[in-house]
Amino acid sequence: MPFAEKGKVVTRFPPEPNGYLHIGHAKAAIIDYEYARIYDGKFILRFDDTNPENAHLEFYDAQKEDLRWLGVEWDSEYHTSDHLETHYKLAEQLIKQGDAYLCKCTSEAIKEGRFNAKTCSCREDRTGEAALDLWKDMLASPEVSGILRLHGEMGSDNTAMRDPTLFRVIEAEHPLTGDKYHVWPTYDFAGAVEDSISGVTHPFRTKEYELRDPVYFRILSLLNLRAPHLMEFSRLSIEGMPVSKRKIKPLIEQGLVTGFDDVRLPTLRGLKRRGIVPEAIKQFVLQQGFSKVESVVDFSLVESVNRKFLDSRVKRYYFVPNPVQLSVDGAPKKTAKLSLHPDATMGERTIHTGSTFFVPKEDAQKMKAGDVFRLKGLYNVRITKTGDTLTGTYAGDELIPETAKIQWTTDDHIPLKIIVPGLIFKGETFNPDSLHELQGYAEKAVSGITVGEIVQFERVGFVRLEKQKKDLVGIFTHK
RNA sequence: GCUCCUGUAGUGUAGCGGCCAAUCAUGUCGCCCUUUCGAGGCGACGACUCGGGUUCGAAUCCCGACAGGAGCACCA
Repeated sequence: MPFAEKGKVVTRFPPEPNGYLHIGHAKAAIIDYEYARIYDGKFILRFDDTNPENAHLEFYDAQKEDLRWLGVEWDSEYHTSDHLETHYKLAEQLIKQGDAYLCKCTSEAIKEGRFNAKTCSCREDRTGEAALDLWKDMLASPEVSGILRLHGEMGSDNTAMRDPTLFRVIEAEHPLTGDKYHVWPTYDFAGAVEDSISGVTHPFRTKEYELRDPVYFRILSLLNLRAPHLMEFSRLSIEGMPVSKRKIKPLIEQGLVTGFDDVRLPTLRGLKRRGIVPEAIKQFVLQQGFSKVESVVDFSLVESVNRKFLDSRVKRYYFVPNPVQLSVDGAPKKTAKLSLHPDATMGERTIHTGSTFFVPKEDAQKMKAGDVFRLKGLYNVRITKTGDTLTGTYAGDELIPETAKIQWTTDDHIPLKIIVPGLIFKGETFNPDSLHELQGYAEKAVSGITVGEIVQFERVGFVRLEKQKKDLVGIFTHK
């Protein structure tokens, strides 16, 4: 990283407290956090709450909770709204210097002026002393309309430089400052000023702000404030998983998803419910690196990283999807002790078996009379009759190589529903077929699993268990 | 429309003038291992968008085309 000195790097993650964090935020937060760590520096969490219409109290804490879950730790935290008085002072300085003016035009007129690179009369009329008076009126009363604009370059090719707005009046109640303030800085002003005065050396932001870099540096230079080393990276998008509130909100309103923690969503809460562990998100993000290349990643990349974390630390159980009954003639009564993990020592569970079993339909359909298979971890069975139910005979305990080993349950089982999430979007439209269900029987021991735990159902996949109403249900993580 | 950014295997990345007939991961296929269709091991497959230029030498620098993304908010 350029200009980075060990011990002197300061980064920051500046979310707006207007919703739950998603994988895109995670990318930013992890990069900020990791760079601070690599360089032995500091990492600041800053809430960019400069629009009281967007900021909501619940999200300050929700976002912190999500960050902690991710394993991101910050050295200090504050709100941009804490510093409004400072922002006002700096604004006044700009006005006095003649570098900002008060514009009274309508937003349509401003838009048009900007599009056509035409200045408005406010630029001459309401600058210097005249602007200062108006600015003070504005601060004093929300009745006074107008915005503070930077004296930029209306002829610039870069439209962001065509006198960007620095402050505007928003009367809404702010979750932290209430009705104390009604003049709020825009992102351009607040972001630049905060990065500088809070000592940030390396602020990262996503590529869509690139055109605003000159605005950022212009503001700081006019204010004679230190300019940090701004850097940009591309947004992270996952195929079929929208990240924007613009797309998710309608789904919630129409009841197409259960909420921001819907298991099909790439919100941190959705991913958590689905059984994606924070370490996997972190490794996935780091693997992506932070280039400026636009990329649309397939969710399977997340899954494969996650699988490796889960495999070594998750217990194994049997779940029989679409169960078919199997009666075994001459079945010996057994007390099977089955290991909870093939190589780690996680203990075992005990199952008493009689002559009735259940096996997956998918396997049952492939069986013919005379076939021999193994009830995994138990003994062999020779099929004698197929049909709606299976009949077989006990065929010995010895392990026969090359025979199918099939998971099973006895009649002492619990019914379990597993929800299988799919891609919630196909191209630009909602995929109504994005949620499937798998019904089956789980071995009895599953009822004793802690809610929220992730297990592997052998030959089925990884599943996170949760309580919905009174029922235990599984969420399919991945194979 | 104008402006800016980006363009390496199916996907994501490393490389940023010679060490690159291009790294790693994922994927697919094959073999080994394993009482899971998981994990692990080994191997194979597969890419520098195109056209000019600079240079003894270009994936790497320059120009152009094309493609993708972004901005043109009193939202961040």
